[in-house]
Amino acid sequence: MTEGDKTILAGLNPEQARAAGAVSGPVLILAGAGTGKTRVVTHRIAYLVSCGVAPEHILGMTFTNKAAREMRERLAALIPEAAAEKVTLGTFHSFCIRLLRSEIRKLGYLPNFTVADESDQEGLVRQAMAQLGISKEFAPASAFMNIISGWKNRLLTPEEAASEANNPMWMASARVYREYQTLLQLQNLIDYDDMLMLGCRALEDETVRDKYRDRYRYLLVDEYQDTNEAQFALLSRLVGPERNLCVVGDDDQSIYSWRGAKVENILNFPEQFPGATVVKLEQNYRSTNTILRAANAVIANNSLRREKNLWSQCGEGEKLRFVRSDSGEAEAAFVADMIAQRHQEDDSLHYGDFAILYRSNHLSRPFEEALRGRDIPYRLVGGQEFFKRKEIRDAVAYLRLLVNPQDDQSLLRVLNTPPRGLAEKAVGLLKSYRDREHVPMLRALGRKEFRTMLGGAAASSAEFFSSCCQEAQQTFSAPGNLAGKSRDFLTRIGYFDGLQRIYKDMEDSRKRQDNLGEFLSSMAEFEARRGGAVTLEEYLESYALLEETDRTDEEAGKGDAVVLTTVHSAKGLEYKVVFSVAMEKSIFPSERACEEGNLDEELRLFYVAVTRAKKELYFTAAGRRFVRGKLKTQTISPFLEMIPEALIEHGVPEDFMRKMDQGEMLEALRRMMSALK
DNA sequence: ATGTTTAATCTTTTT
DNA sequence: GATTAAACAT
Repeated sequence: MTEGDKTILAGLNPEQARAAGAVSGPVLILAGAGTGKTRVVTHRIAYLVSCGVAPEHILGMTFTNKAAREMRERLAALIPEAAAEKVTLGTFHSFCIRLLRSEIRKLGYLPNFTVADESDQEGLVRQAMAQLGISKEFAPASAFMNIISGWKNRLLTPEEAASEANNPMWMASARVYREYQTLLQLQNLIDYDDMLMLGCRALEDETVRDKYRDRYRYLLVDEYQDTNEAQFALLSRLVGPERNLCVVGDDDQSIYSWRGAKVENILNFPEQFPGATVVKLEQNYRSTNTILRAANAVIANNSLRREKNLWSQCGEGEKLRFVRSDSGEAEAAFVADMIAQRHQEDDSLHYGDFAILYRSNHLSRPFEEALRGRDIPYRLVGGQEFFKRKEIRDAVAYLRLLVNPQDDQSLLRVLNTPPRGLAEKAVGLLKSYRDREHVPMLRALGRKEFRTMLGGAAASSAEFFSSCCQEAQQTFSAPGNLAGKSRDFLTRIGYFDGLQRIYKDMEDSRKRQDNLGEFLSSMAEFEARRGGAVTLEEYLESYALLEETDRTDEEAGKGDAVVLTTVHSAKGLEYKVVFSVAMEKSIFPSERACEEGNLDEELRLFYVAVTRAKKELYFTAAGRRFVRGKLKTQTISPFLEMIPEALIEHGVPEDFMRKMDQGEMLEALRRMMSALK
């Protein structure tokens, strides 16, 4: 290795430079919120390259695609773009799925596997329960799904899980797990947890392992506090004897334990990798000291953490503010008015500098309405968005069926959408035929022997469906022009026009057709971005790996807009003005977390919310709120008491009402003017 | 086989 | 309150 280019490290503070410059061996970077983590990581990669490390030997794992994209962009500013392109940057899941495309054969799947989404998973668990005679009164499918997911994240096979199970629920779950897994395999489907678990298993093979170790000699993991056991195992297998593994994270921001994340991974790193270089980053480049003091005070309530003390050179800044309104609507109105006012009086504030953060998605509604009523543009992250719409998911199911004809789950979804005479009766016959003949449903539809069991109309309908899919498979066997081909296929099989029959309301069906059109153009966009011929398989892969934030970006688009998001999806982001809303007991912290005793994590989540703010931070709550349709009296979140009194002001700002009146008068004047025109 | 009404079951957080 | 499953009528 040659001497690196020290000028790359010149713009970093001493700790950052130490972290970025520690080129070989294990490195742990404990990066507090807003301490320039991404900056360190990108500089580190640039420095590695300057040391003579070939960019294709570097692998960076992030938790979101967005983070990966951002990292690549910032890297391209430091090293030649051609080199930046050669660095492998992606999520654990995308890395695994790519690994599995070439290595999954040995594990009993075909390389054209498709990804089971949550609804597929639920369907399969239901099916498994039915086969085992477990009624949903015993436990709902979701309960089994959670337990199974937990086991998979710990890399336990159904057999291992069964031997560990010592109560009725777990024993039942182990049986469901086993059945669920065979159903998946039968349909050549893998779920999200399988990506990691099977990826791990693929690396057990020494030849495979050596191949990847040779390729990826420098590993870098972002958000390490959110890795689970499977991800840890994956890394352990991937890292070679040189132990060139650099992990970055903040134990105080570990908020995904419900998804199997183990904070212990980051806490125990120095023991697991003896001799590791440990760097702590505490200088914050994001927030005012008032905000940081509040954040430090909040997180100090947790034990079992690495002590950190954030400070910044961003000045003292404004005090925080807490406003309690009578109702959820009044709370939303205050927030919207406040945004309008701050936006108006401060030219440096754009709508995109404001964020409204809440604990759970359903809390967004009143804020949406309040913003809409004031013509303030906003962007809703996550929730019930574009790609979750029925028509989009139907279209995806049609396409999945083409890539993986064994995907019965997708077939069942679209077989009778739109109605084509293949309803319950046909499905029943299809199921029994499949179980008897061990043939995927789509194949059954193509068989004359099967079709004779159907009525005349149904039989010809089935034949058309099957031949339509076969033709389309031919068409798609060559890559490229995915959007056009998909449009043709969906039109020919009757889905496009069928939308009019499914949604009888003209306006509704029109909208759905537009959505479908938008979906197709997002497909074309994807092709253009990838440049050149893309296969349907590749598109569906990226579709399955899309995450909430990506999905919303596509639809409503960019523009200057207030952001509405959960605290979870706000992690890693920053806004000049943050409203942390619905600060009420049993909402934040959530009732569930209280019952299960996960208050530490809930507090970390609150810490994440606080540390998103750069300049101004508001907390709001409602005295009464509709919860599950009924009006309930709400008490203030205990979290707010953790903020030192000296840092926070209570109530609506003194000049708020006066300014509001002025604002309203201006608004009335504007209305009169436009009425005159 | 399809469309309409009614009942029930929920709500964290997401790759 | 809103979405979805199941019962019911056409």
